[in-house]
Amino acid sequence: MAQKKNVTFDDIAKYTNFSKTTISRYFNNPDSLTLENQQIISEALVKLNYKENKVARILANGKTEFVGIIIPDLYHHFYSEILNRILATYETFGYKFLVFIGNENEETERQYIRELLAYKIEGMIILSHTMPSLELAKLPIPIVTIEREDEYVSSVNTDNYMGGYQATSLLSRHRCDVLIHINTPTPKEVPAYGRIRAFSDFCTEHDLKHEILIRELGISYESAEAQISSLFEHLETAYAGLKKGIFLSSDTHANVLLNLLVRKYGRLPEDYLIIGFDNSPISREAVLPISTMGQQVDKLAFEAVSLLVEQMNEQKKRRPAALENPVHKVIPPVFFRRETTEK
Amino acid sequence: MAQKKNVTFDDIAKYTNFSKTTISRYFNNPDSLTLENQQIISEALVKLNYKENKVARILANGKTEFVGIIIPDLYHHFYSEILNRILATYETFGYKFLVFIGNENEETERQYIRELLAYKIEGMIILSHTMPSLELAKLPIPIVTIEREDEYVSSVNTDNYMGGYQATSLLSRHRCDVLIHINTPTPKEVPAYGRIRAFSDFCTEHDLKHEILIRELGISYESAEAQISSLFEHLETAYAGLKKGIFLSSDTHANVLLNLLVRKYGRLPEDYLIIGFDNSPISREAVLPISTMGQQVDKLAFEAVSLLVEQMNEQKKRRPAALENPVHKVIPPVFFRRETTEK
DNA sequence: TTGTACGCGTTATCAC
DNA sequence: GTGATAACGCGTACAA
Repeated sequence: MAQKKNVTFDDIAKYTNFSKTTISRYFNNPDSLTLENQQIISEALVKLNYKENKVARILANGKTEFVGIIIPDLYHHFYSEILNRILATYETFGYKFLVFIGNENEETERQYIRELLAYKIEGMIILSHTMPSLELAKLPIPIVTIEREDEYVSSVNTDNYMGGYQATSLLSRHRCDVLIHINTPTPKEVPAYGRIRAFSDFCTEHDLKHEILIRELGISYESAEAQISSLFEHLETAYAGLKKGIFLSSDTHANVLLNLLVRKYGRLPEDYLIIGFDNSPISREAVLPISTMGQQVDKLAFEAVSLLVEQMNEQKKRRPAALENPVHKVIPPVFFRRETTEK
Repeated sequence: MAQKKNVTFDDIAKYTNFSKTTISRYFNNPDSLTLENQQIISEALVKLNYKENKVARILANGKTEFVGIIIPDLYHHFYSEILNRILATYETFGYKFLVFIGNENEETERQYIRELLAYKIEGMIILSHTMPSLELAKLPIPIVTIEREDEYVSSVNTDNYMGGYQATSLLSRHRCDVLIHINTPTPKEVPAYGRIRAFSDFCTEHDLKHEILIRELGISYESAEAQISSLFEHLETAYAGLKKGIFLSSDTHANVLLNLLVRKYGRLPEDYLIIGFDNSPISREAVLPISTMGQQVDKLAFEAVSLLVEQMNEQKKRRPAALENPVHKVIPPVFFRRETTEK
């Protein structure tokens, strides 16, 4: 490759006896040429086998149509699905995505951002939790975050509070004697904290017997199993004979509990109801399909890109609206009734 | 943003009374400047708050450090993990990745490739199965594929044959009375077909009673469950009383079968041994940890990028080696012995 | 409707 | 060790 130099507007211009400008217009404003001249150029393009060079175009007009993404990892299904959906918006908006895996190190992520800015990205979507939104807000391009601390930047989040409230309410309607919430330590600024608040609020408001169990559940199945196993023993002894409604922070953790139960009893006992969160694949693949409060990942992703595109367009105007206040969009969760709540 | 124009080499040159050239050299060949002049420029950079512009650099020297990726989806854990690992090689090689989700449509993927080439990517990694390798081979940049048809392009694949052979061999050593392989229709050109060939070869060579069950298992849990459920009934009747060693095409499918068994019997019966493929999370999260032939996804990804980098470097030389023959790297699988083969 | 001339920000090629 | 100048390929006033 790269042996022969690439065909440029100049070559086409010489070949067709037009000027570079006319060739450029053929691409950007074809109606300003006569139909026959469009024909001539069109034929010359195939004849010479012209390939566009967007790098030159960017340098000339500044529009890269690049969006940067920093995402913590792709092991959690939530992240990989949301990335999938974000990338798929190419069909709608035409933006290309430069993706970095955040690695929990602030200085490294700053480096990623510098690199992204050097490539003249027009906006960024951040899912990584590493950098405070206050710092992100100072960047010279629009930022949209998804499901992370977002005080100073625009964001799209699931309505975690509503999700937690509905899940708890549903367990309560099933006349459980005690309601349990199992979660991993969660900072108050993170949207997912709403699940804990909602559980607590609902139980307090309705004067229900309940317990909130916060443990460091780790990221591996094994560490979660170790922790939840001990919580399970606690439940078995403390609430023996009572009907237990258990709302867990994720489907992964709900599945761990379900497995412990099925291994012990060969089935899910009558006195256990389980609700997970996320509607991730494991909730359907589990030994019994797990009822779950699903995040609408497709909408989260689409709204995030959509919001970002709006703000990027604003930047392209003559006099961009000054640092407008952050916009926070909220997407309602959707409940999936499955076998772990049907008794 | 973009209110104030960006600081350029020109600005720095004027400020420091050097020429643009010297500023450029400061970045690309600092040793050619005196230490004190490096100091002066260095200070000017922070003073003026210079931000590099890689787009201009690309236009001038042609090196984008971009690699294109076309991947079928991120719902299958294999793909999301491999993408994760590929993106993570940024730390090693410095290449940035432009990612497209292939959507099974040849013309659309061709469009993606045109777009990628317009951005002057230096190479591509293809996981999507849509375009024949013959066509890929004609592109003007190096290509590396992963786990797909690869006759005419370089590739990195798992040693599927070895994986299938070892899995079958292991089941045979457990003295199963009959060996079963369950798979979805797989074209012979795809590396994963080696699993079927290996199963068949091993059974034939060792004169073992066996059956290969190929069904369209679909992509949803529900469709797989429907198919495997009927296969399960077949196994229960056709091989009642016999010890069955079952090797499935993926952990997802192995999990479906395991669930059917546990739901029916409350546990995994003695006369069933199960081995999956991939070592995906479900193999650990299942109600019983599933024995599986794991792909070394980290190595697949690293070797793919590594191979691509080699070939891209070759292209940058004065006289690039002509269309060298495709290189096919093979990564051995690793067996994970878990509870579904331990009786 | 079409053309001229210059700008975008960096690197490469010579000189000195 | 440093500088002047010409690329790189396209967009865009401004003119015609």
